[in-house]
Amino acid sequence: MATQAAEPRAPLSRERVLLAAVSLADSEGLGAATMRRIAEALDAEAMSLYYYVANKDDLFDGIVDLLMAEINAVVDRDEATGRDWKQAMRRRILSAREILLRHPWAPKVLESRTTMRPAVVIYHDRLVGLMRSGGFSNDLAHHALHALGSRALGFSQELFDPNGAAAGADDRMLADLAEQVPNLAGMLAEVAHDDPDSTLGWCDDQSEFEFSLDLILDGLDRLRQGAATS
Amino acid sequence: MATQAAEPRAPLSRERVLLAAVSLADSEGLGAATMRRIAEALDAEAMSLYYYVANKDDLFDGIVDLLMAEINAVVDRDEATGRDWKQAMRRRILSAREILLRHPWAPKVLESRTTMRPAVVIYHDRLVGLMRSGGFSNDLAHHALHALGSRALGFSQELFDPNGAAAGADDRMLADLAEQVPNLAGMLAEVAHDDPDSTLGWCDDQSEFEFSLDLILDGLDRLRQGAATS
DNA sequence: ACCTGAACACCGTTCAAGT
DNA sequence: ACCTGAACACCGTTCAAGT
Repeated sequence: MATQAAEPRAPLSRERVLLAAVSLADSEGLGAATMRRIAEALDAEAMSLYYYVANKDDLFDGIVDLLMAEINAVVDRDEATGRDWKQAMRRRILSAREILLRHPWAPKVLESRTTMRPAVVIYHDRLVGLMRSGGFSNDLAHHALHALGSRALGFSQELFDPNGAAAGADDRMLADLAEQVPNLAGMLAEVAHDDPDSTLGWCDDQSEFEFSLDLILDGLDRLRQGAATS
Repeated sequence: MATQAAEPRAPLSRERVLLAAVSLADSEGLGAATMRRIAEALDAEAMSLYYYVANKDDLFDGIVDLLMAEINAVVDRDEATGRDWKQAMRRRILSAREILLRHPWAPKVLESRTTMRPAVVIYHDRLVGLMRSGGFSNDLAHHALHALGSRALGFSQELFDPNGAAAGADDRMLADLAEQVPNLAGMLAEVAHDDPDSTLGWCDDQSEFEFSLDLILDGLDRLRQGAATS
């Protein structure tokens, strides 16, 4: 009775550390995923994490691996079909996007990686395989990866957010702005951007994402056909 | 002789603070632009900066304003011409890119802004104006902004860097990777990506950027014509 | 092998105080 | 009006020490 049995706690592991970080980022944003907060969620001390991750960069690498494993699993399942390259590519990219939409921090983390994550390489390798089987030259497949950029993984950085533009602006400011940017003001008035739930935090609605993706895929298809003809 | 005249120092100002921050980011990277380091460069204390910027976010806002003012100045000069929308748009975007290439930190800072910077809005307004004068409907111009995304400002986030892939990898690792990603390995072997100076730090070479930009502009042009016909 | 306490060098930021 | 010293709450990370 003098020695009280300590609460037994599940032992740490690299996976538990990574999952705790993901969980924190999901619920409170990427900024909440600090070593100290992650450790706290695991009922441990910050220094303990360093037994499982080399440093913060390694932690984010691990998170990317987790994310990409999920995406690649979907792609592999799709692999069976893959006759029409354009439809298959579209399907894969939109599947990847669905997963990203559940993790708003994903684009920022993916972009922050300077090292080459094997799972990311594998994802793109499968895209190239799909294009090659669809009649792409290696050269065009290479151009295609560049043209898609981050869109290949299901997101695109938007610098312009008509939905968020009005946030915190009163009528006077909006009127002033309309004078200074008549083209945009007219455009937005006509387009009536009434799709309020853009889940990635940018004005990057599903339909706009698909419009842009199709524009690129169609352009690539034309180039592919042109090369085959000539 | 007892009281030694203190070295007179140029008084601070918001502009001097912003310029010092830009200078630090240019030379030592964005991470070097801390309040303490900026103040040090100005021969002042970190707390003095708060007289000219509300906080770090406000500082980055100011930097974006500086950058965009430079870009908009170029665009305004171009405004005189602007007959063929496609050529004018291409020229503007590549001009913006030239300026961004001198500031490797610019994409990250631009993406980090959540608030709407007027100068960024104005830049896009002029793009819309150009498209409208070129026969775009408001709806297509709106799609176009989404399709271009960050490319409208002259950069695109690349998640895939064939040049950097080999960094820190020995032959054994590369051989293993080639087995796991045969499509990519074959593609890269054929394309022979021997353009070593990608200035933005991604595999985002000028020619690849232009290829993607033209792919999108051509696609938009076709849609514009299609709409005009129907 | 696994975890931690104490400590270090950094952050951004506040606030009362100096000139 | 302009600038600063001292202090606070937070980082990531190291290292020697505990079990």
